[in-house]
Amino acid sequence: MGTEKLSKATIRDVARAAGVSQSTVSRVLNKNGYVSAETLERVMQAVQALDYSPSAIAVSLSKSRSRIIGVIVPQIFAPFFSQLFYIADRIAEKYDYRLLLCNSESSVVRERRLIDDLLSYKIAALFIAPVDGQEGSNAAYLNSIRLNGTPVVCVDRELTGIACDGVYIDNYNACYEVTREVFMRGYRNIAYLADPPVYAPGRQRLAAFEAACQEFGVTVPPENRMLAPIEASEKRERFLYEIMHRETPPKAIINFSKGWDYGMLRAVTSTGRRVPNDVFLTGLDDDNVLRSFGYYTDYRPNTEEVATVAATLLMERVLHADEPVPEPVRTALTTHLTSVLQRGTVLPEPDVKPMDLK
Amino acid sequence: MGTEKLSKATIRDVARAAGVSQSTVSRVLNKNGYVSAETLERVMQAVQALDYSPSAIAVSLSKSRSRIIGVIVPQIFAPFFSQLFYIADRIAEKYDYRLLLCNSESSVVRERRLIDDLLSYKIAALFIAPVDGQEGSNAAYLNSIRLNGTPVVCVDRELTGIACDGVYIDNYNACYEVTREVFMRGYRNIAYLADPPVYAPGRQRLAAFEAACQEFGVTVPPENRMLAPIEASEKRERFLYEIMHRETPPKAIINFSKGWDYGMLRAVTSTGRRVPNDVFLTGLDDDNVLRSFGYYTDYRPNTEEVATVAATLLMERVLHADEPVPEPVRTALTTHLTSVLQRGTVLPEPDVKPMDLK
DNA sequence: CTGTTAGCGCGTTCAT
DNA sequence: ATGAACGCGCTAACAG
Repeated sequence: MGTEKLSKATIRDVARAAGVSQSTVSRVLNKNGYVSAETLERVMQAVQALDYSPSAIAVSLSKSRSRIIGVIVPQIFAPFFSQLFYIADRIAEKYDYRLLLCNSESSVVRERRLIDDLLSYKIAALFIAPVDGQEGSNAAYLNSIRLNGTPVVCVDRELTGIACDGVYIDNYNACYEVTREVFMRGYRNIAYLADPPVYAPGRQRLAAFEAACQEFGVTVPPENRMLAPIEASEKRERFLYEIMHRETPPKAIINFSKGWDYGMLRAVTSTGRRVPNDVFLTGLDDDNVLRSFGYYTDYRPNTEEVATVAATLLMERVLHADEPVPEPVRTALTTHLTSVLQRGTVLPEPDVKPMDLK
Repeated sequence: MGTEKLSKATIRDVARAAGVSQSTVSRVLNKNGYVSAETLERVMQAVQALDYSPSAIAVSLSKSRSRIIGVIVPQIFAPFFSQLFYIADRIAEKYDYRLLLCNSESSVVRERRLIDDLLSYKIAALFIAPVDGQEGSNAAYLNSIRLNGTPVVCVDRELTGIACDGVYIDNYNACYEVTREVFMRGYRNIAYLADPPVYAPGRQRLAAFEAACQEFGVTVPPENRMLAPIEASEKRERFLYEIMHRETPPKAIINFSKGWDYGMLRAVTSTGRRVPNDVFLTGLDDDNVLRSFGYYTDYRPNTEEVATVAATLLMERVLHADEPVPEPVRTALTTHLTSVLQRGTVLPEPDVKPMDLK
């Protein structure tokens, strides 16, 4: 009841109500400087009475730093990134930081614009899953930002020439283990599907695949390989259609193309083949789809771990932003293969005698 | 080369460099007020030379409004919400607005805190998928915020007592159509799985289900119904396990519980039943899982449409925020049933002769 | 057309 | 222990 204020109370209103100066109120609120118990009490009362809460904008301007952390991902709706964001938010919230989220759409120039815009908000830090296009990357720019005092933590993709904190995946090991498992299960007539090995992750994956092939003495002929970017989904689908209609279709398909588990699944099932009865599929399983089929063998980037490690490092940097810029820390998480078969799941007949999966 | 400035240039630096006053620079940048062509040129030069860009924080403080739109969703990693956010971002970006995203974790009190925090950032508007818990909701608070001049657009859940713009789903119609289709396909021995009808959406879904049952003269006995919240996943799983092990298990399961398509799928397949060969499943299909099985019959909230309509309305409000608060607009999108069978998909035998699916 | 001035709301010396 | 005064960077009257 009474006089409803439409405009929010300011620190000055509180000061007036408590009969003190603004600085005293500020001291009370920020718990710094000396304030007598009595004054403190009066101020608190006024704060309560006026339902005062400071303006984040004004605080930011005055301190030249906001409590906003800029986040840039290619596309938030990709499960990996929305998970990543979620976990980062859970962690940042503990320290009362908020996340300003942007989609770079995998465009280097757009990413650059977003970075600039975020910077104009005096962000406390930048959390980015950077774009690594054929046009290059913003690695140098990110480096300079970090040097200028704004912490930068990268995830997912390791840019060449980057000198910022980063948390990445050990692609090689994960993909090696997946391929190995397929061979251990006794499959030899297999197909390989992945992005072209133009960027680091793609190269690592292919290398891991070939290392495993060599180790098992298996040769996967060119007509069983499809290296096409995810944009070329039609090409991929034709490939799957073709191999699935052969006299002896592959017993297993290894898919190392991020975000394409669905695509593969749909394409394969649409040819009339059953999964996994007729064909054993492996994938990066970004979207947990394979496990819905009662089994999975995936290179799991373990989103949760990546996110937790990265976000923790991020907050670490934010909280120590006043200290001299530390050496960048690079972490490569070794992901372990998760392979689970639910009771009763039927798999294709192996081509050779399977080995013991330890 | 030369003097590298570590601290960004301010409007004053530009003014000095151009030999004019700050206000002139401001006029040029904001394209308001009269400025001679010559002065304009000089200012632009200075801007270029100093690589000047305004501080979003300072602008916000000065105008008591930021170009940040607050977004609150229960959990961003749910596909519906991350899609929603993505589309909203695409639209907001056209007008150069950014989205500050928060997770309410389906907690009313947490949501309240987030709202307050966002408000302290002088957000241009609030875009929210509000929580409707048994503890109540923030409907009244949202109403007051809107009345105080900050546009509020709600999505997904319609709060009782809300008086803000909102874009919702016509649950009733969608669920009615799904149930109808199951009956049209000739299934009579069916199971029903949903949240308890405590909130509006749940009540609408159940009502739609029962209306369709009545229309087809079908009685679904209590032992074929499971109304449990999604938290009670064990209870749900036991239910599915039980019905799937009966002598004559249900031919179809209607699942109107958001985000539980996976759960249902997994639970059912783990009993050894094949999908859709042994049992026809329907779901809200938030995560596109059912269609991976070569068929789908879903009540599709059509995320894209909801998001587009809502975000467009949102921007509309933001752009006219100076005008008197308009009447709230409530939109209920009628979702149409999408039902597709891929070639070669085998479905369970109908209990009665199917009717023509028009 | 352009410069001066006064805020926007708060943190932070520097005196007292 | 507390208050006055300045600055953060920019916009918006108000003069001229």
